[in-house]
Amino acid sequence: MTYETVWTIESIKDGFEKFREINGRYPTAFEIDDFALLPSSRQIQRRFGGLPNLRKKLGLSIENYTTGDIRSSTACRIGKVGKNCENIIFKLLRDKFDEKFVHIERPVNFDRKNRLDFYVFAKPNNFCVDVFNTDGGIRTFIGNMNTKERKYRNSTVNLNENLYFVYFGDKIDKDRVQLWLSRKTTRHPANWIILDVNEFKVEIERYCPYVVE
DNA sequence: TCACGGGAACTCACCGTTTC
DNA sequence: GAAACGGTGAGTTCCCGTGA
Repeated sequence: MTYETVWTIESIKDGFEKFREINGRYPTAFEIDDFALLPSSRQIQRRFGGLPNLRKKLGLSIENYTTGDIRSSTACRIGKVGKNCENIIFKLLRDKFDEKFVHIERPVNFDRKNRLDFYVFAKPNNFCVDVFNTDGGIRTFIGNMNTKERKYRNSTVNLNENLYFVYFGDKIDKDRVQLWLSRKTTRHPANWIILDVNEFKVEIERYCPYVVE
């Protein structure tokens, strides 16, 4: 698409139908951005008052993905996938450091609102782990990281231990992550480390478990 | 029962690019 | 320079699962 293209309700509807022919459903905001036959979701927000409004104008069967049965099934899936990711990391930590030295859902600074997925007692230093899934790609990754950043920055006292953000999913381009980090207006503390699950497996080899006498 | 975390979807704000 | 548009970080909304 070039800048002189004038997007009409008809041309956008054609794009939506083309997407449905290929994928069997209508696109979400991110998918709209990635589909050549549609304008950006940002453009839709400006010209049509948001995606739900546009879907209404187009007469689509689904106007909003954030409510109703669609949202319910999505939330259900999120819960299961997230739990599965946590279980994988827990088994990894338990096998290396012993269950007694792996705290699950540990409150940050006694603040029950904010909890670490795992806090591990190890030598030479204890460390923290936050696990998340990124099946939605780099945008999901960035969105989740921003949410977690607010959570940990809002904690009353800074964590001194290394805090590992461990992500699942194979759609994340490492260079894209570095680009995002370099462009961020608010830099992460030096002890925040972002790794995929395989890198994390290597990383924990730097630590030694405590031994119960 | 209620509060909260988690992640997807979405909107907003800001800035840069392209075209005329 | 104005208008149209894209990219992206930040913030909000939504709903389920979980634990106090």
